[in-house]
Amino acid sequence: MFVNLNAHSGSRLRALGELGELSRARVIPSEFKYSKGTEIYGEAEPADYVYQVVDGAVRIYKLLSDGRRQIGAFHLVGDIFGLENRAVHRFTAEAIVDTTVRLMRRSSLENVAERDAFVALDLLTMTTSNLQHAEDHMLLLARKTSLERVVTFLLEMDRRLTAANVIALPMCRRDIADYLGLTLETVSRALSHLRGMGILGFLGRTQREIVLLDRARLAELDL
Amino acid sequence: MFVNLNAHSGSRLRALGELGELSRARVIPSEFKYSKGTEIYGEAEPADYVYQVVDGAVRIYKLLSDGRRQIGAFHLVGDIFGLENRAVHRFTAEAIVDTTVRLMRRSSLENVAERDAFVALDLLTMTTSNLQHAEDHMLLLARKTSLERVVTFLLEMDRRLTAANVIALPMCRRDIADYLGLTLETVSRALSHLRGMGILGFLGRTQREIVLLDRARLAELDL
DNA sequence: CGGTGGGTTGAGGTATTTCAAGGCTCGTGG
DNA sequence: CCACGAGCCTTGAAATACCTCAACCCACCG
Repeated sequence: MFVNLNAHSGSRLRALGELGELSRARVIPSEFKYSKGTEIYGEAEPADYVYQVVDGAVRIYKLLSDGRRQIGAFHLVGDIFGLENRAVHRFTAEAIVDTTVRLMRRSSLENVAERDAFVALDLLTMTTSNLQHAEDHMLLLARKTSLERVVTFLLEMDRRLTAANVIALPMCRRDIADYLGLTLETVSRALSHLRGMGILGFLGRTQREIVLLDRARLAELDL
Repeated sequence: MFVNLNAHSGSRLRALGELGELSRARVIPSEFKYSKGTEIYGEAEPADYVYQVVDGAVRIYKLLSDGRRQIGAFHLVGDIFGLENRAVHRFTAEAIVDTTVRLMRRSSLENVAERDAFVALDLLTMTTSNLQHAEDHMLLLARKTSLERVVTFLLEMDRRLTAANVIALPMCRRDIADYLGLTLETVSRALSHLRGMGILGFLGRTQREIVLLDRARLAELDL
């Protein structure tokens, strides 16, 4: 059987363990801080490092030539990102808030992976996890309505970062919109609509803390 | 460095070579035929086999509970598909036309991959290739106009199956629409529009043979 | 305190979908 | 051999979901 780091939220934390172990033998992963809004790496730049979020949050995105932006994923605490097996990055990565990452050289990882099939399979598992996310997201982008997209997004964030019943989003409405293939106004309207339905509420000065009043009804809206 | 089966169209053929070699030692890949429209495997079914298209074409798709469909990819001659590293398939696969596939047991592949890091890296390369396609497709689905989507689709098909300047599409308009997140009418209108611009023409009784009159101008429309 | 960076809400515009009709090709059966 | 229906494609007209543009609010900060 394939080594199973176990699907989603779980996998990344365990994968961290794995990466940590690898590195123990060969490299000491170093930490680095990026302040809000700064670029960690750019699309098409050489992919020399692999990163793990220690604290904060990261968005990775692609741009069309005229500036339209598509956020491919958000990386939260524990997530590993920037792992490519070609020489260059396929996305730009930016810190959404002040963020600390742990990083290790790609080449070290490659050296180990060439010798140890299980390590290579771990990399495969991580890549598959990303692939599965992308596949699910394609379905969302191609076929879901704006309300359904926002619902799916909230459930994803709930699963990945909720403390109790409050989802403390690190990203702004525009980021959410660019992740979901919508405009920020449409996202805002969908959230207001869900609030109007009594499914969620907002908290805090900023509207980024979302209270899940009725997770069951929210889940019903997710197809 | 990672073993490089070399990115897209090329990779799959070479990967075939690799798979062939693996199997020579352990299993004899057998062939199987599926007639037009029949299911090869279903979403969430156990993933016991890995397939390669010998002749014909395959679509893989997901459905929402109410029947909305999203085609994640088309697999053409030479392509390997059905490779999962979890136990179940994440898509349904169907033959678009009468199709011959070569198949091998997943378990054989796994056994080899656990012993040979290079084989595991080959699997990683194939998975990464799928991931890259999915990432590009997300951008298309999230941010491109209907015309841009159709243009990108035509260029993809041109790259993957053109003989001379004629693209002989195996799939119907509805399949294209479900791949691009549009309706079949919108796809048809976009194609008519491109014909009106003198960029392409139709051939044959059916409208599935597309003549590329001006590839350069078509490529200009792809952002 | 004024400015800036979010966020919400409204009104109007538009790209795409939906609904509907019609054409062409092919296979089948009278 | 022709008629007929099924499948697929195109095209038009109307409906609509989402976008665009604009105003406004609020919190934060120099």
